Amino acid sequence: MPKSKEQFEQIRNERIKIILNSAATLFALKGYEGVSLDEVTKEAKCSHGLLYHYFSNKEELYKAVLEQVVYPDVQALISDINWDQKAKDVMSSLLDKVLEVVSSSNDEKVRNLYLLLNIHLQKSLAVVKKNEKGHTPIFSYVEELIDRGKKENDFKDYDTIELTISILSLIKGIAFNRIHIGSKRFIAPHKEIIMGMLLK
Amino acid sequence: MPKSKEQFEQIRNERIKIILNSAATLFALKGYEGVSLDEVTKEAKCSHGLLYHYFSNKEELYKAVLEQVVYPDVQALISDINWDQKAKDVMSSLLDKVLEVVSSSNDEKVRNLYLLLNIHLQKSLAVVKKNEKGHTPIFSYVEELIDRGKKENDFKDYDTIELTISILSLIKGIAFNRIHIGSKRFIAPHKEIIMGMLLK
Amino acid sequence: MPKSKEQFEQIRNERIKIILNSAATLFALKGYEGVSLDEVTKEAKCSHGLLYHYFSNKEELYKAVLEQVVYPDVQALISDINWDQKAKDVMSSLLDKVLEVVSSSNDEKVRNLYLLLNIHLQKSLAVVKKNEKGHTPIFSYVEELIDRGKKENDFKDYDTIELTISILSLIKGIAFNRIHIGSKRFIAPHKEIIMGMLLK
Amino acid sequence: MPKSKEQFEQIRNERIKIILNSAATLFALKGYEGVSLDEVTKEAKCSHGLLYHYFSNKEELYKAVLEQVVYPDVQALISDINWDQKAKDVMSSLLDKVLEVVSSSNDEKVRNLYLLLNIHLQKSLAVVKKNEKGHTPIFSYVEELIDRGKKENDFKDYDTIELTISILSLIKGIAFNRIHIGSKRFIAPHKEIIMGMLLK
DNA sequence: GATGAATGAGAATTCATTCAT
DNA sequence: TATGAATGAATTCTCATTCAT
Repeated sequence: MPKSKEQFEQIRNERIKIILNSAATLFALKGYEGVSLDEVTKEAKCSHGLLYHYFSNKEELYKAVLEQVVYPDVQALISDINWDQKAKDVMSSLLDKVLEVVSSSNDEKVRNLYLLLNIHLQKSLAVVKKNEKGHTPIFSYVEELIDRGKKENDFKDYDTIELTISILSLIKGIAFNRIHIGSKRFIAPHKEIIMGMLLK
Repeated sequence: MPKSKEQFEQIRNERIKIILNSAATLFALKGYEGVSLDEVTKEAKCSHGLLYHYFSNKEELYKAVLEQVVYPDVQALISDINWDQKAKDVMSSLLDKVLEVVSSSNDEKVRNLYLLLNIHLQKSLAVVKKNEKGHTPIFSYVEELIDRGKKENDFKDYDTIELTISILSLIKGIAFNRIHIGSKRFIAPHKEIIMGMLLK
Repeated sequence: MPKSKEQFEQIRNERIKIILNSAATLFALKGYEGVSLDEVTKEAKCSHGLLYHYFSNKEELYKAVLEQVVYPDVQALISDINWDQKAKDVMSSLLDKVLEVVSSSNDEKVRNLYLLLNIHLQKSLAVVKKNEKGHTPIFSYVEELIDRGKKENDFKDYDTIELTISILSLIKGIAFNRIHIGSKRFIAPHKEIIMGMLLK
Repeated sequence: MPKSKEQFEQIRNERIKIILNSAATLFALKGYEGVSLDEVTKEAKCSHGLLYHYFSNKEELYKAVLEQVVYPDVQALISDINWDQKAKDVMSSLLDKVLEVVSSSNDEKVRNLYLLLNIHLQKSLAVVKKNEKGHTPIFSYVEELIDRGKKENDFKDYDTIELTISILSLIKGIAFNRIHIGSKRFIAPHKEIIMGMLLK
């Protein structure tokens, strides 16, 4: 009995998911250059041929990881935050979410968060820069937020980019440590430490 | 009559310095895996053979960069801070130094600072972990400092490791951005942003 | 639809055989150090990549030659000798076989015989020693045989190891000469020359 | 006070001796291809430059080892044997000498004996063949001796080359084992084992 | 006579990518 | 869709050899 179109589609999607997931984990752990596609196929238990069937090369695979795995996941993090509160409350909710992620045992989410913030790193930078206009969503989001917080007179009056880079570097560092230390021994910083950088 | 020992020593040391410097810059810019030794030799204008005459392999080169270039340079940064002040003042002086470095046009110093804080990254992690006992000097230094600051009732009462990781992640992020943006367009965060994380 | 497992297995096995065979010949002729993998790939008409697809490095290739080519072949030599005769007759049959091999134009068999007896040579020594317990089968086989021949009062009453080393050195030397002289001009010694060393 | 010509000459000769000796040991232990000139300089505690000052390349060094170290030493072994006895007695004396060497703790002499008999091996073969006419002295010596022994009706009546190769292979094998086993645990075969191959 | 820095060709090894089925 | 064999260029590493002093 031949499989139906839907069944094929489903198989296909699941395979792609597994590959993307394996790749995401390895990229987060070892960096773009540090990962060989052979490792990816081993982790995903698929052949080289299949990997290249779905992704035309290593760069495309990396971009697919960002677009299909990382961005949606982080988008979800942001999406149910009520943007219409005061900026400091939005930021507070955002940090709640982020800290919840790094404190949880959900390695995938931490990895995605890290990959998002890591975009600017090394080769990844070049890979991404080629087809991105302006900043990653998260960057603009935080930038805008901080801008508003300053106008609302809650945040310190420093240069916005300065503050954005600081906040994001900090979160990236936290995620990085969480990835390399593991959920068991890791202690996430308190929200107040981070908010302390912003609040007057 | 052979060259004198001193002559050899001098030639040797100069060449090693050039190689280490070239390697340091490239490692900071592109990461351990992203750098090929061919690039290093081109940058240092030497042959592969010479590189291997002085460093037995890529890992050893990386370690030598840390030990002979990075650590001493960062040590110098710390060394003339008066440790006998209150912790918050020591921290303040430390941040002054660090921010002075990243605000200056001295790319080497920024690079060294970044490499120091980057040790835990990816392959570097394994390379370094093999022969380090405990933490890098800078880690313990900051840890101890924060501990004292807490006892002196100036710093917030959070977990010390938590605070240390936060501070160092932040500085690393700043150095990272400085490296990739360049001194012209880069704006360093104000010291108060960082101190704000610590101070009550 | 992928190739069937059997198809892959067959392709794989054939290629591996060709590579091992090429390697075996070269190792016998020029020694472990004297052979470059480039020569092996040329002889086997395959790429470097493929060689490394099947063997993780030069050492592994050498070990595979011994385990997959040399040992089975020499085992076959021994296997149909009737062990239940008197030791001197077993030895006689063994020498018949060996001398038949070196007198034949079958270069592969001579080569395998030589490689077996050559194990202790140079780098090969280290390579092999790592994962062998005790002696190569052939050594124990001959040792035991000589021991028995002494008990049966047919062989001279010297130290067994002494006699074993002598016999094996001699056969190795013969195989060595046969390899380097070629079957046309080579004259194998008579069995009696060798038996003369043992018989009372 | 400047050194006299003789003093210079002496220094020179001693240095050359040390280098040749180091090289000889390494060649015997690891084969021509397995030895790097860097190892030789380390063993001889001299610089690359000096090695090349005395020997124009690796091949020349190898040949010099044979000509200046190996041949004279083995020649000495032979020289005080009274050639005017019956062949079997000459052979007996020769074997006495040889077995004395391999049974002694004099590693250098064993090494030289082995190198002599090893000439035909691998690359060494090519190196030596280039400028040798006919066989190495020892080969012709033994050949002639066996021929005579046959005429004197003491030795078996097999092909002379056959017997010569057998005898020399055997001695080489013994020397080889002695080198790799060391003098402590090594047991040399009795002369009778070897004579047994020849005597009627 | 002596040193060791320096070179460059070549050997070992890795890895992205292609291809026949 | 799926496999893994196969390739070749790039990368790491080794080593005989040269050279300035």
